[in-house]
Amino acid sequence: MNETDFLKDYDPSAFQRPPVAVDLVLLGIRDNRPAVLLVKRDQHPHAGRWALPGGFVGIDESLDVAAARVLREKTGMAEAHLEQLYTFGAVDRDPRMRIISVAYLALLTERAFDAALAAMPALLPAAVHVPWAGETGGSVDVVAPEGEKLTLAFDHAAILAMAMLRLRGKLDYSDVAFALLPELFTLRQLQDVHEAILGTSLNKPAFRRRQLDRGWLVATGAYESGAAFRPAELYRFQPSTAD
Amino acid sequence: MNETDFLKDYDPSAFQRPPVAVDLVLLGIRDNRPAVLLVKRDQHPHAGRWALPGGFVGIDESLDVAAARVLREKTGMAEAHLEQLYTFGAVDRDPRMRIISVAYLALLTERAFDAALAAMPALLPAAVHVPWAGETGGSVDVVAPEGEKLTLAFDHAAILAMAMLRLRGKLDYSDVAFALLPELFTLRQLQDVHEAILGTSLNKPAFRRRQLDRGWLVATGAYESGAAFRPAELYRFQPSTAD
DNA sequence: CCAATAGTGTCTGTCAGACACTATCAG
DNA sequence: CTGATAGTGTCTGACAGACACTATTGG
Repeated sequence: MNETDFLKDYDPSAFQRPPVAVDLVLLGIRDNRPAVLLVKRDQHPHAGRWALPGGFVGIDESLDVAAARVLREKTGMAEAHLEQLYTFGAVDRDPRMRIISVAYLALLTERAFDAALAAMPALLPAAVHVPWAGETGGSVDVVAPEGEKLTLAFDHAAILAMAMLRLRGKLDYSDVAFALLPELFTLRQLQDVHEAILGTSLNKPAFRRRQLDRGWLVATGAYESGAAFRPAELYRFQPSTAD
Repeated sequence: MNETDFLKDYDPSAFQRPPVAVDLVLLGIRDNRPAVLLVKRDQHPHAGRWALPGGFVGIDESLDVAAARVLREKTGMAEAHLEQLYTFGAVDRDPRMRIISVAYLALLTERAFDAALAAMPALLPAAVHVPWAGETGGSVDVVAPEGEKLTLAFDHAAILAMAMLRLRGKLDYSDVAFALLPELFTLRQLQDVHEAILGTSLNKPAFRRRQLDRGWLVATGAYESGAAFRPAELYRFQPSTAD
């Protein structure tokens, strides 16, 4: 038995322990573009820069619970689609000390996004531009409402880039898109969300066929109102029972 | 500024810090079946049970470096395909104390798998049976060489299940399969790896077409030897330059 | 020659993209 | 009626599955 085994079994407290935090990518769709909610750092390091909201994980708190708590504290929101993204553990990612961060992706409907902004006015809704096509991966641009391109604090740009990559990858085989839509939505809205995330335009008949064949959509018989043209039917998302 | 913000910015040491470990899913293909290397626990809790090899993350060690170190310590191996899988952070996942574990997937060629077994005879090569089809997800069965079905320690069964799910999901859009094959291999061997991971049999002409069209394979002009029938051509994996 | 596997040609069904068409609203 | 968008019918090309066929080895 080597030293590591010994310590693992007998005395893990002999190790110096880095603190563990969760950081949240609060993502929504605004004006048919992905948008993220940021907090301004008022302390060093990176004072004045924008960052992902985060918080430390309590000793009696699971990672998922910590992420839900941070969501609550930073947005005033009770619930949202939350999923673990990746754990960032470079030694120097925070210049103050070694901090391990478990990144979570939080998906907000447009309504929830706006409610968070209203509840926490210090949050900045920044647009996310994804320059790469498909699932190539790469860095993304974060643009403030005034049009200013932002440099995020720490490695948060990499976290955000991974969030966008994950979202694109999961879009057509999972139900993540529905987490970004209200309960009732039109097929056009669903297509708009897909197009915003993918950064491409999609073929309308093909998109409708695929979505309807999937069996996740329930036609409500109700129609949108207020449009100056033919109103679209409203659908509801129903997770398939077989899946 | 709320308390969490305050602590994050000024005094993270005020938090009790759970230790962070890495656990490795050492995966290879044996007899056209996925197999995993396990270590036997000789201490409580779960004494006598088989577990994934792991170790604590040092304060000056990134997660990736810690995973590579554990790979080295537990298998004697210098290199393997290593990728972060998921971070498991339930409060009671270890009954002794709260430990957060960052799981890594390590892919070994058959040769590397056998070399690890030779270097570390305490390792157990267990077969992994994946009862679910497609990418449904679910639990997997771990079977010792003698045929005994094993119950893994801690939440390691869930970690292994996630590893198999991830591997299936990445199989046809990434190059993970090549991490399980030697440098030179036949198309039949590549298909065998795919079939072992997917748990299904694949159509030969279609598989060959797709793989060759991908542009990742380079025909060497050399052929396997020793077979009592027509020898197959040997190919080499070449990551695409455009990707 | 035979047995066994490597490797290929070709048909067919499925499905996504493209395009044009019809349907339905406000005004 | 027009303008705008919802929603559909249909063609076509790409491609995966299936099957049968040829090729090449050892014996």
